[in-house]
Amino acid sequence: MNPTIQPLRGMNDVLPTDMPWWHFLEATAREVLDAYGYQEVRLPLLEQTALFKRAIGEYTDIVEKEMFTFADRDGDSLTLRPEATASLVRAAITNGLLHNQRHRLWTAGPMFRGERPQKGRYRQFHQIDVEAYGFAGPDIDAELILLSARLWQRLGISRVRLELNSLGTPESRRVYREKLIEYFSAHHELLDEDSRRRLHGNPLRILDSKNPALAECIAGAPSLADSLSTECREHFDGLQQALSDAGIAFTVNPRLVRGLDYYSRTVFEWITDALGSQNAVCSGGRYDGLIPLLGGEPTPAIGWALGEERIVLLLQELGITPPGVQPDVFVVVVGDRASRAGLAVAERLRDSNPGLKVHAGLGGGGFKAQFKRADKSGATVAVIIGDDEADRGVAQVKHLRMENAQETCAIAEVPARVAALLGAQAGR
RNA sequence: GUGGACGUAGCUCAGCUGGUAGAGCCCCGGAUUGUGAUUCCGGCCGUCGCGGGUUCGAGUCCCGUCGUCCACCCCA
Repeated sequence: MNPTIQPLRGMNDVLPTDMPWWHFLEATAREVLDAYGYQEVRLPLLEQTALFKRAIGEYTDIVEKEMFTFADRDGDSLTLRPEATASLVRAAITNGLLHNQRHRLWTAGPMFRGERPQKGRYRQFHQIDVEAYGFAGPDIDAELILLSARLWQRLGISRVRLELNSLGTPESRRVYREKLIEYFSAHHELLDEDSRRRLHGNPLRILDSKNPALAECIAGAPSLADSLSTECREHFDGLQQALSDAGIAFTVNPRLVRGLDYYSRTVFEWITDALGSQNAVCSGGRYDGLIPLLGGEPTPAIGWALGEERIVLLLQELGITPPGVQPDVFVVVVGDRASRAGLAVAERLRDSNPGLKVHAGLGGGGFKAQFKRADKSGATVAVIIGDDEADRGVAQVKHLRMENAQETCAIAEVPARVAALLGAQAGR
C-alpha cells in the first residue's frame, strides 16, 4: 500500500454524520433571510491581495500573519479570502450596485485564515455573511440584529448573549486613539509585551486585553463613549431603543472593539459560554467608511458574519437534533433475478412520487441481513422481492413500524400500496 | 506565533517498570427451510500517525516531523 496523505492542518472534511446539522443551519438561515428580503450572492474565493490589505487594515493580525497569500503564474499576488465583507463590497462596486441604491445581501462559503487550529477555529471555515448597503439610520442596525436573534430562535439556540458597542466615526476614533496613546504611554511601565506592541499600531485593542494585571490600568483609561459625537451617540441610542422595543436583551460592552479596521459606530457580538475560548458565534458592525476606501461611492454599510462550524458545534452541544432524513421505503432485494426487478420497482416508486425517499437494498445479503438494514435505515415501509416474487411478477409490501400483515401484490400495484401504508401512518 | 496534553483496529479506548498487540461497539456469518429486538456462538479488521535513534529486542525510551485537543493569542 502507498503511504496515506494527511489533510492540511486545520482543513476539515464534513461527513454525512454531521451533515444534518449543517443542512438544518443553512436551510433555516435561508428561510429567515428570505423572510427579511435579503438576496443571495456568490463570490470568488480568490481576490487580489490588495483588496484585503486595504479593507481589513495592514496592521491587523489577519493581514499581518494569517492570510493564505501566494503569487500566480504572472506574479500577481492573490489571497484566499479571510472574510467575506471585503469581497462583497468589491463585488458591489464592480457591478455598480452602490449608485443611490439600497441592497440587502448575503453570501456563504469557506474562508481561510492561517491560525493555529483549535475546536471552533479552523484554517478553512465557513461563514454566513449578511450585509446591507445604503442605509444610514440605526433601524437597519436593529434589523440585522433582529434577524440574527430570529435565527437563533428558529434554530432553538440558547446560551448566547448579545454585546454592543459604538466605535464612533473614524474622526472621533482618531481623536480617541490619540488620547489612548497618551494615557497608555504615561503608564508604559504597566503594559505587557502585547500591549506595548499595539500601543502605536492599534491601541484600542489594549482595552480588550484579558491580562488581569492590566485590568486596573484599563479601567482608568479614557472612555470611548465620552468621545462619541452627538450624531454617533444618537445613532447608538436609537439602536438600543429599537432593540429594547423588540425585546432583545443586550449589554453594552465598552471594551468591545473589533480586530478589523473598517468598523465605525455600531459593533456587536453574539457570545456563547458553551464552546470554550472560541466564544464568538456571530459578530459584525457598521463600516460606513469602507466603500470609498475601496474606490466606491460613499455608501453607508453594515453587516455581520456567523461561523457555521461554531453554530454546528453549539447545536450539538445543546443537544438539538435536526430533522432526520430516514427513507420512506426500503426495497428488500434477495437473489439475482430479484435484483433486476428490485431496481425497476424502486424507480417506479420514485416515478409515482418524486418526493418519496426510496432506499434500494443493493449489495447482496440474505433476507435476514436485508431486513436488518431496512430496520436500521429507519424506513417506514419495506417492499420485498426475492427470486420467487420476481418470477411471479409480484412483490410483498410490509409496514415496518406497525403490526400489519404482509401483503402480496402485482408490481404495478406497489406504489399505490406503499402510498396507502405511508398514509395510514401519517393519519395516526 | 507561545506553552501544555495527546496520536494503538471503521469508532471509543486498554496495553504496568521495553520482550514481537487486546476489549467493547460496528460489520459479516450461524443458532434447521426467505423476514427486523434481545441473547449465544463464530469471523473479518492493526505500516501501534510518519521518519530516524538507543537496544539482543520499542506501541512502550530519545530526537525530529505531521496532525488533534486545551490555554494564550486571535476571531466566526
